[in-house]
Amino acid sequence: MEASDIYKCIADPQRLRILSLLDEGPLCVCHLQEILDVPQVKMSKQLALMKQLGLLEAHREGTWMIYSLTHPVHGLLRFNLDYLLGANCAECNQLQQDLITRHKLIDGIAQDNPDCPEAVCGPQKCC
Amino acid sequence: MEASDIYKCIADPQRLRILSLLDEGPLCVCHLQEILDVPQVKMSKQLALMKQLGLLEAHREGTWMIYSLTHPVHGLLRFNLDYLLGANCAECNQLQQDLITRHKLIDGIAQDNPDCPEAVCGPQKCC
DNA sequence: ATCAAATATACCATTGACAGTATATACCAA
DNA sequence: TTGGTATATACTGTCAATGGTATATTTGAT
Repeated sequence: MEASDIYKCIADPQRLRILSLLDEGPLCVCHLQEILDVPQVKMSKQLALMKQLGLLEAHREGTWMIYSLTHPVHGLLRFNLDYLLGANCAECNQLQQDLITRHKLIDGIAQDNPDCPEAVCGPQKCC
Repeated sequence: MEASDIYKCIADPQRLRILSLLDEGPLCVCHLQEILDVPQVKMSKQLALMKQLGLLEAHREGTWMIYSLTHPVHGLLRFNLDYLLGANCAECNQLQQDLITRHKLIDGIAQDNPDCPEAVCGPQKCC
C-alpha cells in the first residue's frame, strides 16, 4: 500500500474518525453509526472502502459485523493517529471527543443488554 | 488549517514531491518542472493551490518565481515529510531520488549560468 | 416459514478534482 | 517598442468520489 492511499483515506474526516475509534478496539457498525451520527448506508460504504484497502478487517458475530483495524497497523497510519490524538485542531479535538463518547456508549449499554458480542465489550457484554 | 487539508494535499504524489523538494530549500518553477517532468500548466496550478492553502510562499526574482515552504512548517506536514523520507515504499523512494536529482540539477547548472537567483542556488549562482 | 434486525449492494444523480488548450501577464533585453 | 522567456489564469471537458434511495442478504427469533 502506498502512502497516498493512506492519505486519501484519512483526508476524509469521517474515515479518520472511524479509524481512530477502531484504534481503541473493535466496534460493530451500529455503534460507529451512533457515535458518528451518519446514515447506515454511508457508514457501510466507508467501511467497505477501507476494508478493500486492507486497513480494516471484519468478522460476523450473530447479526453484527465487528470491524477492527488490521494488525499490525500500517506504520504511516499508526504514526498519524498518534500525532493527531495529541494535537490541537478542530478535527483533532473531535477525535478525542469521540473516544469519550465511545466509552460512555459502551459502558452505558453494557448494563441493559445481555447479548453483546464479546469482541466489542469484553466479558461484561453490552449491545 | 485542518488536518484534512494537509492530507488532501499530500495525498497527491506530485504535490508531495513538490513539498519534499521545497523542504530542502526554495526552487523556481522551472526547476520543479524539470525535476518532476510535468507540463508547466500543471505545475503552476499545483503551486497555486498550495500557496492558496498557505503551505507555500512565492517571491519574484526577475522572470523567475521562487517558491518555498511557509515557515514555520505546519507540524503535521513536518512530521509526515520526515517520516516518509525515512520510510520504504515506492513513493518514499521517489522522494529520496528527487533530492538527489535536485542536487545534481542545481550543481550542474551552477557552472554555466551566471544569472541564477541567489535564493535558489546560494552565492554560487546557477540558473 | 415468516418476520425483524443488522448490514451490504445496486443504481442514479450531483459534485468536485484534474488535465489540456489557449491566452494573458510580468519582466527583461535589444 | 518589439520580442522572448517564465509564469499564471480562463475556459472547457472528463472522470472519480460521494450522497441518497431503494433493494438485497444474512442471521436469529418465533
